[in-house]
Amino acid sequence: MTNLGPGRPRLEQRRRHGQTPRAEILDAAGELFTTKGYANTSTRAVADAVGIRQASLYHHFAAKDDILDALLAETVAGPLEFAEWLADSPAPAAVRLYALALFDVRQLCAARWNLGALYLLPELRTERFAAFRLRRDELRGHYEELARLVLADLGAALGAEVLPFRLVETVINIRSDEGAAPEYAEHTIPEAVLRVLGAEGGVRAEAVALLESLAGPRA
Amino acid sequence: MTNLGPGRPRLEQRRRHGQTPRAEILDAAGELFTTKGYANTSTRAVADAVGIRQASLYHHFAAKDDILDALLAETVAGPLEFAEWLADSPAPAAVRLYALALFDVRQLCAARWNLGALYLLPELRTERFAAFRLRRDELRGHYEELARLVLADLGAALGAEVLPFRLVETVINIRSDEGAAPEYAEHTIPEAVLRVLGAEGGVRAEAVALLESLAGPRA
DNA sequence: ATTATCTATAGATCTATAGATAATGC
DNA sequence: ATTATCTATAGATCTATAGATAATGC
Repeated sequence: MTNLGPGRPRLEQRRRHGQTPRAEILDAAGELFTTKGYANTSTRAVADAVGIRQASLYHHFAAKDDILDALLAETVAGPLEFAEWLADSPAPAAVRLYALALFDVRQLCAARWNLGALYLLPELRTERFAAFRLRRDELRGHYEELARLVLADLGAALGAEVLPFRLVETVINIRSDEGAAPEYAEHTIPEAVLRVLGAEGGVRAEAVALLESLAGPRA
Repeated sequence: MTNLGPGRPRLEQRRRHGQTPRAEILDAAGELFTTKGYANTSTRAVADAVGIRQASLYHHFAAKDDILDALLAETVAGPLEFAEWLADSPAPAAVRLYALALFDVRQLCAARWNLGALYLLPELRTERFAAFRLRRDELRGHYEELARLVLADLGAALGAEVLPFRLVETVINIRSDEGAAPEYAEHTIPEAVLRVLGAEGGVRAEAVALLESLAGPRA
């Protein structure tokens, strides 16, 4: 019943989230990399968690690196796409920045595994992950651009424009320390993002509307 | 000339920061754990970096764990001691919070290795590091206590009191991404700590004086 | 024929322990 | 005698490759 499609049948039942073997592997790796550590997680452990043999992983990923890269790519794709869409929006910068922060915080809170905890891995500084670093730098650039616009609107000096991106990242640490994404983050962090720039609050309703104006048509 | 004291002489010259073998090992481990990763750094690599044999490490540390624990303990000892001293200070909460943030940011920026990057290691969630987690939680508690006092002084609602500690941690991520501690952090972060609470700035001079009133007598 | 799995294994690690050795200090 | 180092090694890994096998699809 379960094992449709070509290929030799598995010895064990499917048990992970995900419709394809690739998705199952990413789910298992996401759990193990975040709870046991990347270097500490053997390819055998990932395979065991999926219910396949260690060597079978290599049919889907050429190396352990590639599993990590795929997981990381997933974490930036959404926010980056949204940030690019926002760049052309006519809404006020403060509204756009709030919307971006809210979108990002929601994803960081709702994601099955706290994959952001992998961003500090020293492995990511190697050439292998140059492409990922570039995409993440792009996202950071969008945050800083919007923050600079907000500061300009207020006639405020530069300096704090690096903080909104960092405040959003904070969700990763909070989630890591508290064991789960806290309820309050979705309000507290986006509000703080504007506050560190010295901007007024009261933008949330507009930002939510902006966010949904994209989410609606796309779905 | 170099090798004074008892014990069989080393085959190689001393080359690390630190007067004692223990300090040399911690310096080498700090570098390797932060640049290659904890699990990825073999005890052999640490020993090679010190200029001793792999087995000789075990004369100074009973296990690899213990090296990590010693490094982590160093990172909280200073800020925690300062926070405890601040708890009894008669200075306004905003001044004390600013001073604590400044002290912590300075240490995070000036430390030889970006050891804060190790805080997200999954290993730290094991029983082995329960004592470290407790001390770090204590430090976090001090931040939240001061932040709550600041909010109370302003008659503001609770919610943002978790952010000051997280904003300070942000230095770790910035340092990791930019390769070095940026000049601006020492001003930008403590200012932001008050700003996310909705407090006025203009407290820096007082906070610096408070910080130095402790540093002076102790030195 | 194509696909996804399986078994088996090479070669390269890695941590920690046992026990010898070469200094200083009493 | 004490200390800090050394040599040697047990036992347990781990990644990736080679090649066989058992499904589906044409």
